[in-house]
Amino acid sequence: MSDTDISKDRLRLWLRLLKATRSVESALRENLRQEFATTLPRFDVMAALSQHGTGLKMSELSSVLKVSNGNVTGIVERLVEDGHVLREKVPGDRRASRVRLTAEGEAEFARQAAAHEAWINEIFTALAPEAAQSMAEALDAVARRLDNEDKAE
Amino acid sequence: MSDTDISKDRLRLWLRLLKATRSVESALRENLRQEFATTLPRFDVMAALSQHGTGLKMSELSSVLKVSNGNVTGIVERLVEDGHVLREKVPGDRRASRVRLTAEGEAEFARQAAAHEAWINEIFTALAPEAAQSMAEALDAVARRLDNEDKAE
DNA sequence: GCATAAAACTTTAAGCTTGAAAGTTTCTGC
DNA sequence: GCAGAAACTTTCAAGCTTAAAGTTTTATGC
Repeated sequence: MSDTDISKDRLRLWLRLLKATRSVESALRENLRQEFATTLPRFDVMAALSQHGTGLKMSELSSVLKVSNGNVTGIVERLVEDGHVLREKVPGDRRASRVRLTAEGEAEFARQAAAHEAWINEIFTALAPEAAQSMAEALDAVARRLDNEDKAE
Repeated sequence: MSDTDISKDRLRLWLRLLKATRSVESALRENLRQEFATTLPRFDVMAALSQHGTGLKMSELSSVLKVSNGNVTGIVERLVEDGHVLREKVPGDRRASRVRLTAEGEAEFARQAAAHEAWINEIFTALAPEAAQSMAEALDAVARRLDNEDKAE
């Protein structure tokens, strides 16, 4: 097989990967909207906070989620309005604020996370364990390559 | 392995899939911005038009790209401003319009597509052909499942 | 023919996303 | 101490995205 053929194959794989991911994301978005009147970005923020019970600074949040600072500002703002999240002052640093789930936010996220896991389980039913295994490794290799590039630059 | 373990595994796989895809997309966005002063949605529209030399109606475009009608309106609008794309009247139907690449748009897209393929080739270098093969099948299974759901609903 | 439905498309409101610029506050070197 | 750099965050402009509502044109039923 020639080099250009391999290149075309990789391109085709990427297009498939993109299509599948977008389909899944789009299904999740719709489910979150219909059943919990929320969005994927909000869910992502709450998931990150749920994994860090003591809260996260805005900068940590944007670093964990790999999105821009300004982006997090807006999403947290809306979550505060909803009462799912609160901002605390960081003692000794008046620049920073720490964000964490409210009790109500935790309860709500628990319900969302359970439903989310069930949706994923349903969508990926067709996936054989071996396929999942080799896929996970391949994906990690790709992600690692890109992460290293970021550091190098 | 218990059912809940399998469910957790699927969830983990999905999170990896999502992370890898976002990393790749983000790299592509940045490259497109830096080297061609364009965006991924614009590139996607031009790619679709490039594959359909005779042009596509707005509705066909949004169907091919799986995005909303209103979305396509805006992107095409900006591509027209850039001179990459033009709208033609469809004879016999005054509601519809057909969109296709200008000569200048074709030339520009050719350059972008070549660079795009090279970026993907670079990013997916680490992927062994067998892994790519089983991954492609798994992804198709997932996408097919979601597409069928859409039809059924 | 004519009312009504359907199709093609645009507009709108709300939210997400980014990079760049700007506002505070804290740290560092001297 | 204090000037300047660095850190933390928000604001801004531009663009992407969706669902819902609105406009115009075409098709359908009777």
